[in-house]
Amino acid sequence: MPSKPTSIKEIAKIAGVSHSSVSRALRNSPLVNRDKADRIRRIAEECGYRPSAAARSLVTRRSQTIGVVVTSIADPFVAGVVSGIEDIANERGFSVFLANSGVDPAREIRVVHAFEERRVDGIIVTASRVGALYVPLLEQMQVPIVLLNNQHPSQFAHSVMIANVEASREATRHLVSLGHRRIAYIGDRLGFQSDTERLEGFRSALDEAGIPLDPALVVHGDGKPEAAREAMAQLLALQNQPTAVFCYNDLSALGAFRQIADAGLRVPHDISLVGFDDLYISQYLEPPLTTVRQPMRQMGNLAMTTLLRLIAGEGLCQDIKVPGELIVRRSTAPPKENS
Amino acid sequence: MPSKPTSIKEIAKIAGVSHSSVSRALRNSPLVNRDKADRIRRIAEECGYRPSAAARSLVTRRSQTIGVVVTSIADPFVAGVVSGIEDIANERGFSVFLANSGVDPAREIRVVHAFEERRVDGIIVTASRVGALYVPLLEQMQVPIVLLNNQHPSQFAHSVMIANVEASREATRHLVSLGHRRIAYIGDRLGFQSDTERLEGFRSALDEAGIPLDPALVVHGDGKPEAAREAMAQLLALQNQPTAVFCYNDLSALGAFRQIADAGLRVPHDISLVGFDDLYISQYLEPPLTTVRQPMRQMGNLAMTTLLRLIAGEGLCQDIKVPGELIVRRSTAPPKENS
DNA sequence: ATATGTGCTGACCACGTGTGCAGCCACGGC
DNA sequence: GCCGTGGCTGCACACGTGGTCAGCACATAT
Repeated sequence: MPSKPTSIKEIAKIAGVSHSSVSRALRNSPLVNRDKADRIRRIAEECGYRPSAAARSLVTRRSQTIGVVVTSIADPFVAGVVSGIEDIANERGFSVFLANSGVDPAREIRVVHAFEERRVDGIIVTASRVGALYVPLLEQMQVPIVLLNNQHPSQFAHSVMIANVEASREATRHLVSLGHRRIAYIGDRLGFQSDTERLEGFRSALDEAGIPLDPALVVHGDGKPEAAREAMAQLLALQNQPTAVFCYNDLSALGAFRQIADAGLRVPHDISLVGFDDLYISQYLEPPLTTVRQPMRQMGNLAMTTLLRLIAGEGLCQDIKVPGELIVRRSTAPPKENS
Repeated sequence: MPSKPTSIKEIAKIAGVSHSSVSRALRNSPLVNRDKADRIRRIAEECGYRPSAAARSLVTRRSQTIGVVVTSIADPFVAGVVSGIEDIANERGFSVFLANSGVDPAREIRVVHAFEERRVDGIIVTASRVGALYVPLLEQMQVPIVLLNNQHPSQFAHSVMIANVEASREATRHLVSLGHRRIAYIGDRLGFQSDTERLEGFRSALDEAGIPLDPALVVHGDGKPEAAREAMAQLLALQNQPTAVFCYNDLSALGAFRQIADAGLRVPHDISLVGFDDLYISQYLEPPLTTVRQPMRQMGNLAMTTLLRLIAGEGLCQDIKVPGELIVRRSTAPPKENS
């Protein structure tokens, strides 16, 4: 049975002053006598007083609260980003509402409504897509929004993104420079922004090298291991197998890796593998995965500081692009002699 | 610039009624005329009205909000649990505050204070430990608390835990039944509840089999790959190396695996490896990891439903134990002949 | 002595919602 | 016609906090 928490009034009664004075004392207003203020603060301390955020936000019209929407917190990339968001939020006195939207449209709507009712001061969306339902809903609640690695946002929000094109071009160049010419791409779902961009970088690196793009070598998963595994099976079934595969993300690489091993082939001896994200675990795989590092935590930090600036009313540059970093490990090597 | 959201009063003005009637209509009270109520609801709908949770909770003394404390959301086990919590919360109209406590005591305090000010209806703690500072703080705020895989909680809270002893006993038995006799344990930090219990299960399985416990084969990491890697290095440096290793969790197994591979040895040919958790990725490792499955999502569900019952005022069984499930994959095999 | 500050205080209202209570109207029974 | 009753409605207050404003006591300047 939660007993009623102590309020500002009770402290006022104990101190023998009006509640206004207590309020002022606790907010360090100069409008109250120093000695009295000290005494009030001491009493509040002793009572274990904690101001009610609800009551405060009712009058200040600020909830000191932000909402974070993610497709799935179980995705390690997302978890890294959220961690970075939470760091800054906590430091700046904000609390964060976390909501998984999943792929259920009904749930997306519930989430947005919940955020509206909570009067969050801002929203960060980290999802592989922003559902069509979303956009108008988010637009209509007059709140700053920051998208992270998301659909092209300039329409209605600010954004933090990894430099997909440049990073995947560099990753592909790495494979080319090792001597590979039959290089495949295992993507996310067709049509997602970051997939399109990573494919573009892939394609441009091939162009540079004068390697024609074989459409059979571009296949699509869904950003998770299982679908990537099936996609890899398609590639292995080709008469003319690729000697290297660039994957949309590390989880996809993991699935591809599994399929390669099951087929009795070895990485990188038979097939080189490159991922994207540099998940925490990727350095511990055998062989350790060559990948593009996304500074997940820093990206989260960046999204949160950007949001805070927007909340503070500072209009600033729309889009922030973060460079990726190619991390070469042992899952890539020159192609076998005979291929 | 966030324009003032529409309130119940404005709707009252439009509908030409008092704000009380609007409130009643929206809450489907029978105390208001059906036709009028319909009209009011229609107007509210058109205005895109969303009630203010702050104002409501001020009078109802319920925030429809819970707080979740985790050491690190980037830990995949934690992420799975949080996902399960959020599912139920969302379904039942609760929003969840997520807070990383990390290992910083100052931050732990900030987190608890924030939850107090937000007047959360309940708290779930998923941390490998509950800091000493924590206990009195959490205790004093009169709110139901559920611990998940945590210190022995009977003192001041309810709990959901994996059956550590039984599960790790079974895992160890598996190794014994394969013929291993020199089996090592790589633990979490010494003194943590779940580590102690898993070690106990490990020890009892050896007892059963009449295998004396070699103290040199019990080493400690911190539940993360890097420390486990160092722990594994200690084991490999032994004159009489183990033929199998049971790890506190999958992340530790990952680190151990890395060290084994770097030493030029193979899993399971030279050393068998067992983990704990069954992280999403563990089935995709090469070889796929034998491990104890913790139903992370369901444990999150369970913690949340338990908390909801407590919030509803139902006093119920203190502790819930969830059985683990041994998942045998290819990281375990009989020991080499010559050992 | 009066006017003009200066430093502080408390009464009061507002924020948005929920609810007890009194009161209103219409209708039916006598 | 009177009274009771049922169905509905609005007033008023409460929740806890922040801010505005008038006012008070006292010091200083004139």
